[in-house]
Amino acid sequence: MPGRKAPESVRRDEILSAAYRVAARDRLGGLTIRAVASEAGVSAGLLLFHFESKDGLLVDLLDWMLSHTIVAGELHRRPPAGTPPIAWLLAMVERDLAHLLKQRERVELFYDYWVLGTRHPVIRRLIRRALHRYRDAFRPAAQAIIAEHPERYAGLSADDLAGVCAAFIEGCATQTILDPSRFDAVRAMATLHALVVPSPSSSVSELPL
Amino acid sequence: MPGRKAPESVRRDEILSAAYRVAARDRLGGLTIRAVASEAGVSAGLLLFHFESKDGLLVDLLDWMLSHTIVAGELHRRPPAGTPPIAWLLAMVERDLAHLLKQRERVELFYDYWVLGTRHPVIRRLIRRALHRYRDAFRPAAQAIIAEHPERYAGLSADDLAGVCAAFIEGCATQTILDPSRFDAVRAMATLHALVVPSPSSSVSELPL
DNA sequence: ATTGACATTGAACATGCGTTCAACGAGCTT
DNA sequence: AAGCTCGTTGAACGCATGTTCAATGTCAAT
Repeated sequence: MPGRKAPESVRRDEILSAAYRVAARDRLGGLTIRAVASEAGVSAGLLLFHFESKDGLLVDLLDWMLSHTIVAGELHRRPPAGTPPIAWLLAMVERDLAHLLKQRERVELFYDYWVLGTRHPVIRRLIRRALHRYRDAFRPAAQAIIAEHPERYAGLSADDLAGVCAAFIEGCATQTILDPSRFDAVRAMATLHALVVPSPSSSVSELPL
Repeated sequence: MPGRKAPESVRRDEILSAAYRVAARDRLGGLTIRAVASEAGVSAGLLLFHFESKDGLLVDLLDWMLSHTIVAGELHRRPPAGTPPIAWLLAMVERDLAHLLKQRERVELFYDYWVLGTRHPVIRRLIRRALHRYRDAFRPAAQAIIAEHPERYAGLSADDLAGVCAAFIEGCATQTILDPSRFDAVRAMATLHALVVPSPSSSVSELPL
C-alpha cells in the first residue's frame, strides 16, 4: 500500500539502524537488501529508492557506525595529574582493550569492513580514517613520554609510539575474537606492563595478578 | 571430451594450486568454482567430483596454504650463542614482521579466511591452529626471558609473552596492509626496541621518573 | 574384443542476489 | 475537486552462483 509516510531523513535512519541490526546479527555476508528491508519493515524497492545501490548502503552504514557509538566515541582522556606518562599511556591501552573486547559484534563487523576495504576504495578510506583517529588518541600520552626521555626515543615520533599501541590492541583483538579460550587479554596487559616498565623500581609499584 | 587423464591425487593438486592462484589474485570473494575450474583448465563439474562442495574446496585450500610455503614454514630459529634473551625475542619479532610484510597477498588471504572462520567452525579451527603454531614459535625465547628475570615476570608465562609478540606482529600487519603510507613497520620495530630495552646497556638500574 | 570402472564434460536446474519499473496512493497545492 | 509530487509497493528481470546428472570417452582387466 503505497503512500507517503516518513520524510526522507527519517526513513534513511530507520533503514540504517535496521541494517546495523542485521549486520550485527548476520555480518556483512548476511546483509542483503531484502534482509534489511524486511528488518526495517519496508520493501526492497524502497531501500534502493533511498540508497542508490547496495554499495551506497554499505558505505552509508559504515559511516553511520563510525559516528554512532563507535570506537572513536570516547577517546578524550585526560591525564590524571601527576601520573607518569608511561603509566598514562598504558592505562589508555588497558582501557581501550577492555572496552574493545566487550563489543565483539561490533569489532567483528569492523573486521568485515576492513577486509572489504582491501578491495573497495571508498570503504578503505573510511576505515583508514577511523584507524587514524583511533591511533591519534594515543598521541598526547606518547608525546609526553618522548618529551620525558628524548634520548631513549631518539629518532622516533609520537606517531610511532601511538602506532605501536594501536597495533598491540588490534593484535589482541584479532586473537581474542578468534580464540577467547586461549588468549587472555588481562594477562597480555600484565605482560605489557612487565615488558615496558623496566624493573621493580621505587615509585611505580604494581601487583601482577 | 571425457576420459581418464590424471589420477585423483594429481588432479586434486592441480586444482588446489589453481585455486590458490585465483585466490591470490581475486581473493576469496572472487574464488568461484567456475573461476577455479577455468584456471585449472577443467570443467566445473570435475571440480565438484574431486571436492564434494565449495565448502570442501575452501577448507582444503586453506589446509593446502598452511602446509605449502606458509607463515609457519620456517619458524625454527636458534639462539645465537651469548645473545641476551630479550634481544633474541626482538630479533625474531623483527624477522617475522619483515617476512610477513613481503607477502601481502598471502596475508590478505589469511585475513579473508580469518573473517570466514568467524562463522565457519572448521575453518576457525584451522586458523586457530595456525595462529597457535605461530605464537608457539616465540615460546622458547619468551621462556628464556622469564627465566632470566623471574621476579619481573612473576605470575606470567611464556605463553603470555609469546601472545604479546604475536599480537604486536598481527596488529602491525593490520595497519600496514590497510595503509602502507602511514604505518612504517621499521619505525614500529624501533619503537618497540626503545620501549622494551630499558636504557643504554645498564643491567637493572633505571629510574623511570 | 568386451566389459566395467571411472574421470570428464556440457548442459541444465534451483536459488538468491542486485536492480528496474509500471502502478498506486497519500499528502500538498491550486 | 482536481492535479501534481513523490514515497511506496510488488512483481519481474538478468545474472552469477553452487550443484546435479545423463552422456561420453578412456583406461585397465578380462
